[in-house]
Amino acid sequence: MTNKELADLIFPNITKTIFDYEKMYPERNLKEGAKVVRFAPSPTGFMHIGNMMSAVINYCLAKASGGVFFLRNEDTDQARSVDGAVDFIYHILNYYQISPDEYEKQGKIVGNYGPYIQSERIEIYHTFIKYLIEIGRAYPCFLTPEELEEIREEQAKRKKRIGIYGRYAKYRYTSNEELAKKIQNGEKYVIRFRSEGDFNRKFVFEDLTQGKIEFPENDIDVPIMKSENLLPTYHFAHVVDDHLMRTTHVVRGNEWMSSIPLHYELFKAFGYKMPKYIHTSLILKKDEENGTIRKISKRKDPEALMFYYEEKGYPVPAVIDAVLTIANSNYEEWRTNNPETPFYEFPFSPKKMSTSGALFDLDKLDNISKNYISKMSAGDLYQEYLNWALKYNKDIASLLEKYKEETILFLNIEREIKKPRKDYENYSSIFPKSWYMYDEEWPEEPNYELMKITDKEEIINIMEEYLNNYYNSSASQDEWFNQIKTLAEKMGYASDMKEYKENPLNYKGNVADFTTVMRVVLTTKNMTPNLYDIMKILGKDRMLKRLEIFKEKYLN
RNA sequence: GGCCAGUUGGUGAAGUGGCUUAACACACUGCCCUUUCACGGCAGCAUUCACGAGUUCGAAUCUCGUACUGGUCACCA
Repeated sequence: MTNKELADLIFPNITKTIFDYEKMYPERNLKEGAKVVRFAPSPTGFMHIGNMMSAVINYCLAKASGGVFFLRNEDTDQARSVDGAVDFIYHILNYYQISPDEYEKQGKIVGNYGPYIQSERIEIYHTFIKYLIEIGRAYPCFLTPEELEEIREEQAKRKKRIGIYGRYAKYRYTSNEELAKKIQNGEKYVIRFRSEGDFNRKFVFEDLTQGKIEFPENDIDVPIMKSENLLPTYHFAHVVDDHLMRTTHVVRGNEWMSSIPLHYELFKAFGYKMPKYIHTSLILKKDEENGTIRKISKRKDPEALMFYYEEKGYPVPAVIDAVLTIANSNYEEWRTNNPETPFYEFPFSPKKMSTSGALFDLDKLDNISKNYISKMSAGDLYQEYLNWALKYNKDIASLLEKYKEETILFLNIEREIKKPRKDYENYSSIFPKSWYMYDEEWPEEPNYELMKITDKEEIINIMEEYLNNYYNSSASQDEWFNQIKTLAEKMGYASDMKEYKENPLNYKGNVADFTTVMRVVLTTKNMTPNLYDIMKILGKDRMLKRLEIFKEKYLN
């Protein structure tokens, strides 16, 4: 029985050849140096920060070179697929504006190299597997899970390499007749690649990030088609898809590095040129419990999943900047020199990628984000803040809508100047620092963060005196502060800090203690933006009301 | 256990044989400025690049060995 006959027996309905597909998906007509890249997640989990990094790098590579960025859905593991994972990928790509040029969504294919969903490419894979069987580079294998387990145990016990190779690859030596008979008997099988490699021979592979690496050749007869759903394994699909889709650069996690010998041989078996590879470092995390460094975990680290950043309300460009800062060591410098340039114009260099894993630093993200938010106009910030609240906190959203003008005034304090305040790292952190501006948010019994002056009678005295006899809503900031200093002096508080420092015992306190009292009565907090502006927004009546609240708490 | 890679401060890192008594950014600490906070300014934070040996006039940078860390060894991607 010939290989051809065996191949026909296994794939009777496959009539096309690999050469037909070669013609269907010709070389892309792109300008010199244009990169064809892909984001190829598998919907077995929700998109995480590592996926994000890969997507962003791909996008940069494609945009900067005038190439193509396509999305391929690697859904060959249908048992583990998670509901909503695909939708979430589209949501995130859209949210961060890293949309693919080619993709397939709800039955609609955009691009000439689809389908872009692997489960819809089964005929293509079968054609390529059939070809491999015909040329003697693949065969059906009937090893049962129990037999495989036995082999593994034996290999472990004898300290041999694990895997189906050499004499362990039982069915590579079985005659086609016998194989055919088993198939006709309905026995379950997978299709294995017939390796011709020699583990003792080495070859050199060049990764764009890591440089030249020497590997032993692959000699393992790896499964290329599964028995249950007849779908290809990742390795096989990678070779077929990235060849047919004419991918020039594969960006993938470092965990794939060790599959290179296999991929190398698979491409060689078809006579195809391998794409270039950029193996990205893993994103790590310091474990809070035992202090060890480990791979970031979707289960233990909320920030691993892309939900996190959206829920917290980190601005889109801040997250992208943070990701690129980890991905490429010279990104930060570039960003400093090109503050307004879109991220995808960054000339990403695989060589500048770290080869060891990096800890994802939320402090760094916060810093990038604070800077970013500080540069937004009050109006823009209000809009983003509202958009976030509409989705994640309806109560805040309705407050923001009701008090739009006032909120913008508040957000504008010490903003839209050369050195703006940097106190919000994300939209969810605004409300805890501004709730006191909304009358209805005041609790029955406020928790006043009093500092040096704690005598309630004295505090009430200061407030009444100030509000009734000094406050003037049309005063400039200087006039305002002079009035406060005058009153402070009159009540026994030093208005001049230097003088106070020299003779502290001559005074009850200083003007800073004095203003802190006002700040706390009006906002409950001892840390707020500029008090002058806050008073202006509140106005005299509301300030008097807040004094009443204070009195109520302490005088009854 | 096999194969592959990595190891520069709390974090991300620059650095590819002399310009390094190791950039920059974040974090942290102190001081100054100051109505609080923030901003800003100044200063501090690795006498040393996992360890050992070698090459060299000279090594974080090259070689070898050791240790440790990570990845991988599925009909998962």
